[in-house]
Amino acid sequence: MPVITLPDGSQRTYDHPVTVAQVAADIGTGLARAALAGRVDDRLVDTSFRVDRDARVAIVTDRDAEGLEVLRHSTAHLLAHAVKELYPSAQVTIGPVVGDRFYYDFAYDPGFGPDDLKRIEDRMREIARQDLPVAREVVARDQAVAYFEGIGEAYKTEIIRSLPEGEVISLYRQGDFVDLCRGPHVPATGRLKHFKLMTVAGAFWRGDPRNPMLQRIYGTAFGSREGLDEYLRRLEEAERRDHRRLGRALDLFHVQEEAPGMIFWHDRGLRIYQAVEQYIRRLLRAHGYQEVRTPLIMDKSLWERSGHWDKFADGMFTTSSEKREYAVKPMNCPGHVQIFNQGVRSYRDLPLRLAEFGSCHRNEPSGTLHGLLRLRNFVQDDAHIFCAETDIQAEVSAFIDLLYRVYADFGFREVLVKLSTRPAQRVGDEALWDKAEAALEQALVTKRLSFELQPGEGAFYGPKIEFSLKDSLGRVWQCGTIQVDFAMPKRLGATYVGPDGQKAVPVMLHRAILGSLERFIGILIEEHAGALPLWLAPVQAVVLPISERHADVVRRVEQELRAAGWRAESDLRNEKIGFKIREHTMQKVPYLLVVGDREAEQGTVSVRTREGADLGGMRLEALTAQVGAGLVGPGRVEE
RNA sequence: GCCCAUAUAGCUCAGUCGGUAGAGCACUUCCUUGGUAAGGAAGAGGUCAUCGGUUCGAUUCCGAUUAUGGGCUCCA
Repeated sequence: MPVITLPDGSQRTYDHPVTVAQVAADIGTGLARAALAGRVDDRLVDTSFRVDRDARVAIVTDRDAEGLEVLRHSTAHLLAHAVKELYPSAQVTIGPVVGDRFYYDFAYDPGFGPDDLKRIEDRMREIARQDLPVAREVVARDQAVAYFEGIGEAYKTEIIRSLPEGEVISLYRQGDFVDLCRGPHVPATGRLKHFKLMTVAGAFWRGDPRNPMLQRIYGTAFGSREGLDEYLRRLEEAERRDHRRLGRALDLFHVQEEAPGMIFWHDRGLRIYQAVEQYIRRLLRAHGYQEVRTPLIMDKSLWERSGHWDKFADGMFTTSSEKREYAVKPMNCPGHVQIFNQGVRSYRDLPLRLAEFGSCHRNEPSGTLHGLLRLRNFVQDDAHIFCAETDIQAEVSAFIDLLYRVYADFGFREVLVKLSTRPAQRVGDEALWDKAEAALEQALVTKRLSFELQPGEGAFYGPKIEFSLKDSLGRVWQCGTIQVDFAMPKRLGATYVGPDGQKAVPVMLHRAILGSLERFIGILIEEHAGALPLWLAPVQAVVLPISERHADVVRRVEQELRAAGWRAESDLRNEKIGFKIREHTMQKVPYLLVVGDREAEQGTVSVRTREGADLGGMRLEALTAQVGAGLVGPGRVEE
C-alpha cells in the first residue's frame, strides 16, 4: 500500500498502486494538465509510471529544468515522427537534448533544405494537434532487433546491439511511429506546442569522420509561447554582440578572400590588441618570465626532430628557398628550446620561463574557420617553463593563480576547466605520467576548482589542463592551457647540470593564458558587446565642439588629454552636436566631452558617458583624477 | 576536410518569371553654426564573388571554384 511523499513533505496513502498521473490529478486538475513526467525516488519517469510501494514522488512540469528537457526530447521524437511520415526512406538514428536545443540525426541521402524544414515543422504541428498518446513498452533485445530490422532501420538495430547486456530496452509509440528510447516522454503529443526547427547540418554517425554523414536537424521547444519568444530574442541579441559584426561596425578589423583565416587589423582594433598585449607583457615580466622572439620559419629538419613533422605535417605551411625546405611555425616551443640550449644551463637557472607573443600559422581545415575565434594565423601569449620534475606542482599552481587574476581583470567570471589525461598513444614512463597527472589534479583540487576530467584526451607528450570561455551564443572556446611535456626537451637535446654535477633533462611546461590574442579579443568584444572597459577602449574620449568657433579650444583639450595619457580624438566635422553624440555613442566611446561657450569660458568640458549619463561640467584634471587607474588598467601595479 | 545554405554599392538589404539593377545609411559638394542619440539639398558610387555551360542575349537557369554562415570532425 504505497505511501507517497511529496516534495513539500506531505504524504498521501493509497490502497493500490498508482500512476504518477493519478497522483498529479489527486493534487489538482491544473497540475494534472501540466504534468510532463514524474520523479520517483530521484528517478525520472513517465507520468504513466506505476508506483506500487512507498516512494518520494514529484510531478515534473515545464517549470522544471527536467521538465523542459523531457519536453525537448519528446519534440525530437515528434520531429522524427514527422520526418518518417514525409520521407519514408529516411532512417532514424539518435535525437538528444543539448542545452536549450534538441536535434535528431537522420540518414537521408538527398539531404534536407530549408523548405524541407518548413514542411517538417508543419507536419509536426499536425501530429501534435492529433494529441496522440505516447506509450512506453519494454521489449526483449531480440524482439527489438527483429522489429527495427523488419522496418529497415539499420542504425537503430546497431544501437540496440551495442547496448550493454542487461540494459532495459524500451520503445515509445505514438500513432504509427515507434522509436527506441530510454525516455521518459510527455504523455501525449498534444503537450508539444511551442517549438521551432532552427537549422539543418551535417554530422558524422557516432562522431567519426570515417562514418557516413547524417542529416542533423536542430530545433528548440519551450513550455510557453513567451519562453520560446524570449529564447529567439536572446538569439537576436547574441547576433548584435557578434564580434564579426562589431568588428566591422567599430572599424576594428576585417578579413578578405585572399587571406582566409587571417586578420587585417585596423587602427582601432590594433589599439585593443596592443592594450591587451602590453598588459600581459607587464604581468609576465613581473612574474619572472623573460620575453623572447624566435623565427617565423625554420628548416624542416628542426620540425622533424621536434616531432611536429610526424604529428602535425598537415597543419603546417611550408616554403622553400635555395633548395632548402622550411616550415612556418605552428607553435613556438621548438624555438624556445633553441634558446634554452644556448650555453650550459645549471639547475640554478631553473625554472626558466621563456615567453613569446609568437605569430603561429596552422593550416586549419577550411570548414572550421570562424571570425577571430578560429584562424590560420594567430598570436599566442605563449611561454615555456623549463623546470625540474619537482617544480611542476608549484609552477602549475602559480600559473593558475595568474590565469584567474588575468581573466578577472578582463571581466570574465565563468571559466570552464578540463583536465586531460594520458592518451593511448604516448611517450614517457608510466611513473612520469602518474606524477604529472597527480601534480595537475592536485593543483586544481587545492584551488577548489571544479573541473571536467577528459580521460585519454591529453597530448602524446603529457597531460594538460584547459581553460575555456564562452562566446555570445554560449559556444565554448579553449583559451588558456598548461601542458606538461616530457618528450620535446629530450628530442631537442635540452639539458641542464643538476646539483649532483650530472646532466639532466628538464621538464617543459607549455602554457598560455589568453591562448590566441585574436580569439581572446573576439570573446572579449562579445562579452562586453563592444563597449570595452575604459583601459581597453580604442578611443577613450572624443571632444566635441558645439559650433565651429570652439574648434581651437577643442583641439587644445584633445592635446591635453593625450598628454595626460588618454587615447583621445576630436570631431570637428560640420555636424550638429546631437548627430555626433549619437555617432560616438554607437561607436561605444566611453567619454564624450562637449565644449561650447560656457565650457570655453570656464575652462571645463561637459562630460557624457556612452551609457547616456550626464556627469556635468568639470576640468580635465578632475576627469582624469576621477577615472584614475581605469585609464591604464590593471597590471601597472606590478611595475 | 565533410553536410546544408549563402554571395547584388563601403554597410544592411530589395529586385530582375533571362533583355546588364534599386532603397536606406555611409561617402563627396553646397547650404545650415546648431547645446547632448540622425538639420536640408545635390552628386558620385555596382564586370550583381570567380570561371565555364545553355541561350540571340545570363546578374538571373545549370555546373565547377573560392569565400562566408550554421553544424560535424579537429583545435588556441
